[in-house]
Amino acid sequence: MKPNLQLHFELPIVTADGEFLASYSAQGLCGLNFPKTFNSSKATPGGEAMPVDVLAWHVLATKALELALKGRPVKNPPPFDLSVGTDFQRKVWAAMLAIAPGRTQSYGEIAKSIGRPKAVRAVGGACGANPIPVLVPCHRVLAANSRIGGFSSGLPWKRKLLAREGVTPVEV
DNA sequence: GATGTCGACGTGG
DNA sequence: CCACGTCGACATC
Repeated sequence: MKPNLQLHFELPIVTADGEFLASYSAQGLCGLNFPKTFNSSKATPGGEAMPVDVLAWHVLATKALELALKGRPVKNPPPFDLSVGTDFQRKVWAAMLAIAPGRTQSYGEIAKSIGRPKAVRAVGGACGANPIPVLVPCHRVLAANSRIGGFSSGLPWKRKLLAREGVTPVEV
């Protein structure tokens, strides 16, 4: 039998920028993948036990993502499931969520704001480990002095997202 | 002022 | 053990 519902679903979100893949757990949205970095056959086949909650979250996530891609503030985001990840990482992500659209912060400032001023490099690692890019604005984190720095999911995305928020980082 | 090197922090391979 | 989406300090020209 199945003692527990495997509460994990993956649904595509089609946007003007391509097809994203959203992952949901029992707690909410727990992952987001950029277009073409995943196998579309991975999406959860329809039917079966798709909880209503997930569908509702998906609607919210879709709207949230569309707003975020336009560089506008997100109004009604779905709940995020950030239970994955360590305390340190969650602090970093929380700090990033506090960055307003059109604003940026450096890895150093994030590090300072979570009480680990010297753990700058670790912050970089946490950013890279961010399961929900775009919605958790890891792209608004730049290197010191507004340099663009790096981006695991692809530098072009970082530039594009920032450009739509009216931010022009200094190229390295 | 312009460079170059080094140590510090957390996580994962 | 090493490498990273880094920073700031210091040393040396």
